[in-house]
Amino acid sequence: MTNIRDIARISGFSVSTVSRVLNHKNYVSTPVRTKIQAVIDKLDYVPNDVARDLSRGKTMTIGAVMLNIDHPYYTDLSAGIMTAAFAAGYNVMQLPSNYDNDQERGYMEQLRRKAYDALIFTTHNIPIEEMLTYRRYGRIVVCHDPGDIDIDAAYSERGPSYEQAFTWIKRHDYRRIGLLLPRDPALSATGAETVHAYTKVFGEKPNGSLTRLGTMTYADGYSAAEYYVSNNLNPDFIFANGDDIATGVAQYYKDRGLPAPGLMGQDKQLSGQLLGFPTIDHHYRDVGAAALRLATGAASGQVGIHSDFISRR
Amino acid sequence: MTNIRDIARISGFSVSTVSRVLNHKNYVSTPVRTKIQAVIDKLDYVPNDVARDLSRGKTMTIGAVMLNIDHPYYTDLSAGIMTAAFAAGYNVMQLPSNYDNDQERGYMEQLRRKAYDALIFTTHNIPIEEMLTYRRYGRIVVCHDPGDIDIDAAYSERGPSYEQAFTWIKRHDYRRIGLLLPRDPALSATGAETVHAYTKVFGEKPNGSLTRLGTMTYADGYSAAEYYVSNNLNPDFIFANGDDIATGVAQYYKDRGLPAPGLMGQDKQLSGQLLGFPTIDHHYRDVGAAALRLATGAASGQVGIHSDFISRR
DNA sequence: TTGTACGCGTTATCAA
DNA sequence: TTGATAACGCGTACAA
Repeated sequence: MTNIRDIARISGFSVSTVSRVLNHKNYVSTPVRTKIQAVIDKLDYVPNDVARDLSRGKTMTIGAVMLNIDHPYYTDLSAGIMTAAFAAGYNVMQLPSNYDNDQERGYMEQLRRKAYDALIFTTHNIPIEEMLTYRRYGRIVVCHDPGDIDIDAAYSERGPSYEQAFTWIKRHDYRRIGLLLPRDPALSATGAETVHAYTKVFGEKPNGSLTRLGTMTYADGYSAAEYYVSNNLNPDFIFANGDDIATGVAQYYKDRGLPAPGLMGQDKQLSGQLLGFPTIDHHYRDVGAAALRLATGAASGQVGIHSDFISRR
Repeated sequence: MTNIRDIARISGFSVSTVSRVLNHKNYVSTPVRTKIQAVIDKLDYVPNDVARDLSRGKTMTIGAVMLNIDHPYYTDLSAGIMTAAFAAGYNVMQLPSNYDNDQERGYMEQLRRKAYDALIFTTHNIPIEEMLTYRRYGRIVVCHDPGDIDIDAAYSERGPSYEQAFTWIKRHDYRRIGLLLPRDPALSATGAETVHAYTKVFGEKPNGSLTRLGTMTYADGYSAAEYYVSNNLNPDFIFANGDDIATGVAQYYKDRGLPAPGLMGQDKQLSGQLLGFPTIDHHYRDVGAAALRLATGAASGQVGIHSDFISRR
């Protein structure tokens, strides 16, 4: 493995001059540059990136903690992060979470060990307070609304589009609204925002018996519909936390030959387009891009990205 | 930034002993270990990963070159790579291709500069011959059948399931078969395998006028159907290179109020399940996992993963 | 404009 | 069982 010292020795100049040639900066006379470059070319030499990182004290790498599941939140967010990272000259290390808090803590330890310049948490497991103690080792960005806590954050601001959505539902005279939420509203901002917007629009809290938690997939939507039907709950509208999930609902009714209630999804997926029900585009790509800019230090603070209600009319 | 020398100095032992404590190996007496560990804990010291990588001459990082698009080939492949990497203690750097060969070459240069221990190409742009010249810098794995070329490869072996698929189509008495292919069969193995299986089963080459190239999305399927209809080509069956694409086909016929031809997709997507047509599962997760094992050196050679025809009956 | 020498932080070899 | 020191390669004050 030929190194910079070899080039210096063979070309007859010093390592610093060689370094200057490599990095195209400072003063190197043309003849010297030519000679050194000739040796570099001849020996087919390239500098070692790891040594460079060590010397510079910077890796130009951002770690992105995420679940490895095929869901628009992750795929779009990831795409946004990658695109922005490439544009900014950064590399992205995908760090799988597997729903394991200790694993995510391990990534903060890696940040501390200088493996990354910054960390983006697209998951929402580790308490922010715990993250704050690691901020001295590098930037940490979360992808949900951190409330009053002072940490860099990029997230989808769902409130306004949720209000539009529920207003649309109300205007169409639906009243028994089934809500499918990803997690308990007490624990999840998304769920809380949904409930808040519902309450604001309808003037009352959502019907508890019509609210289902933990729906993430098509199959979950299918089960939720089964639940509604077998318990004679008869919602006249179902607001799901995803088009695929809403599609699962529709399929159950179809399979049973029952008239389906009104449906609305989220995330602007193909399935929603096919079935033609309204949806909400949360612009996760933009969220990801914003998160990356926070991670590199190109921006700071809290960046809320507005989502759009799409009535599909 | 406290380093190993600080710990050595303050604890009163040498850096090598401290290193041994850190790495839990070789002989360190219990009292010495305890003392050194106390200093480590007190100063809240952790070793620097970059320095470690430099010293060891290894990064435990695999670069994965891929397109950043929401397609099961990439999402499943990526998931397989990530899962296997985590299990093997490797990190994965996502390297976006953007359809740009020079960019992909850049990643081979990074391999040469020791940024990664190995590279996985999930794309199929750079000629393998060119890759061979970089193999002296680290393992390079491709995700398609490399034919006679001796390079590590993990890929989906589509031939047998394609034959099953066409046999199924033939048995159902379809004869005017429209083929939707991702790329020109002359350039793409997938396309070539499709044509080969078709020819073997039907005893003749596919009808050129019924073959459409470059279909990648739902919208492409929609346009293909439009093409068939507006040119009065009347295929009685359409074999698409993806369930979403086949769904686009179906939607066009539906929108026009026309009877749809028979349909078959690939990749076992939700859309195909909804519409109930047959599909082929290429097991891209397994392909990704195999690719990673090749990249780490846990395996070598060419690994073909068999795909499964799913009739959905 | 060029060179010297040290710092970056760790691992590994070999001697003691 | 412990220690001294040489790698690992590169960047960069500072001197010349």
